[in-house]
Amino acid sequence: VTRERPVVPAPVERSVGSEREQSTGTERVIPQATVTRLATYLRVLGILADDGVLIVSSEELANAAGVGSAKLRKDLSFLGPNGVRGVGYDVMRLRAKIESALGLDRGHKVVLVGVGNLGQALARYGGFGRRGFTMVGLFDRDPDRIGLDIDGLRVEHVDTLESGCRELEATIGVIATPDDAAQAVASAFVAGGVECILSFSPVELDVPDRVEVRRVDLAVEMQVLSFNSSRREAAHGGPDLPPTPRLGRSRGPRVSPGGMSGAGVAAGVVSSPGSTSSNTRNGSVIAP
Amino acid sequence: VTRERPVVPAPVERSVGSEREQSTGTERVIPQATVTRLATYLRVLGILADDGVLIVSSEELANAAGVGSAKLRKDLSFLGPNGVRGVGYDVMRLRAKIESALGLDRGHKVVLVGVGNLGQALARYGGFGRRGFTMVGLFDRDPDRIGLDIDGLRVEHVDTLESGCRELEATIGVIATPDDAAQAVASAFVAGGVECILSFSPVELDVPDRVEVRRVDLAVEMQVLSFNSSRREAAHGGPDLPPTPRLGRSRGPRVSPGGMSGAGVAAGVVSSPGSTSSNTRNGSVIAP
DNA sequence: TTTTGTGAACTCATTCACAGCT
DNA sequence: AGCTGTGAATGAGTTCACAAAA
Repeated sequence: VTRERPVVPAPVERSVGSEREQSTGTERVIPQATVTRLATYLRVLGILADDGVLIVSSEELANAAGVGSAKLRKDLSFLGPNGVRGVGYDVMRLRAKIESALGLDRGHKVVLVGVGNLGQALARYGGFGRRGFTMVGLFDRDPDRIGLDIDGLRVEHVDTLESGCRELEATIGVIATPDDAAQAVASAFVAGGVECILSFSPVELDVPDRVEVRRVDLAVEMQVLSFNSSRREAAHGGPDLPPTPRLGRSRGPRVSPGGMSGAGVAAGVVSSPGSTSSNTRNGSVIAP
Repeated sequence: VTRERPVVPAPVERSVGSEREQSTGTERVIPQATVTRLATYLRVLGILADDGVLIVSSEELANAAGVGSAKLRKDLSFLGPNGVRGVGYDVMRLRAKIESALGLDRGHKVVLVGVGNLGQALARYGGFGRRGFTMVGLFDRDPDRIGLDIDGLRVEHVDTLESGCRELEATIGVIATPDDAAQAVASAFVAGGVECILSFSPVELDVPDRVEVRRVDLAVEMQVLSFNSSRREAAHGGPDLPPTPRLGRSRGPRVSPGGMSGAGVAAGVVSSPGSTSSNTRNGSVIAP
């Protein structure tokens, strides 16, 4: 891990195919699974940067993110050439590139509906600002909550949601309401021009095809956990599981020596030691 | 959708292969992706049962859950024979079978650490009880919160976490603390015998391989959303995307004709219309 | 020599289409 | 007639192993 020595040769951006591709920052197609992990890499890179780390190898970065180094390199390769062979990746440059690929440089504006416990937790969550998101509006149905001030934002009535979204130019809507309100809120979002929705309600939302919904369902998470625990237990007296001497996953040196400051934001990586072979990592969250 | 007529012939449980397999309820291997969706089916079945629905076809159930009917049937097939050909699935029976396969019938005991906004939202979340989980312990570091009573549980000091886990026989631990406490809490869980951890902190936890960690990271969710929104936008004026006449994904008839009262459940379907091919469904929730 | 970037092999997951039961 | 269960085909995602670059 190299530190505090300024400049590094930039990777040669010799474009590969036809030249019309440079119009958008994003060149190749980038699989969904990769996108999810890019967000994780970004978080780790942030920590490294805070620590003053300038260069990092795929092995180090991969360990810190909890994935294999080959997978990491493959993931990054979708963004074009990033590193310098024999050296590693420039932390700052890589960070910027991922942010750009993820579209985080366009300052997304977020509107949240439902200011209960969960909603407040989200509203106060500091991680947003640092990640290119700005919370611009809070809404609720309960009269007792209207007018509340949370981190400098006033809670508005949900009846004004549609017009509010339009005026605020929101690009992302978050649903943290009780289940029975979720569909109505989603519809209002759509009517207000929001095309990306993050929902914490388990109900399946009915929206036009152009709108993307990501669902985060706590019960599902717990149930998956439950299943894996059952299976592991069933397997432990089982037939032929290998001696399982596989050493702990922290093979390389632990990354951040001092710091580990900053806020979090991470992905849905998981490791279930499957009954048989290696650990199955499972990207993503909230899905149908 | 058949209602209110009691009995239905039970599917013939003619076991297929060798007979030693009936020891555990779970016969085949069940892919991760399927496990995640089983949890979703379970939720929908619960709603149907509440409505008094007795029999449901794969097509109906699939629409209500937002997946294709073929996928649903394949998923269920991993649990053995469930339905009756020419008829459909017995709602109660199927529900019981999924619960058993997921290990929800063993009454998991959940311990939660970090009683801030998020933690309280989780602690009060009613969904747990109905799903075979019981919240048995709450812990925090902040002296002001120790002794608080939340839904009949007293908040204890986190120093007593390890022994608490052991006494309470917790099987699932939830981390809803600030990031800097996450690793210590995870270690205490492990020391206390907990082998399944659900973490809302983005930090990569260092735990033994036998322990399963699922992480739910808000920022990652938002970033994925951001990416997809960017790409969709980039594609709409794009070079040579095919005429995209591909018909909407709801090929079958819309679900709820008359009934389907009670709670929501809609057929929406998540997914982003990828620039190129089909819709990428992405399992899980608050997930990875 | 070190470390990236990537084709090629492989494993996991989804979709198709139809045989098999009721 | 109708609907489930599943092999076989396709596609997505991961791992391997090595050539190319610094």
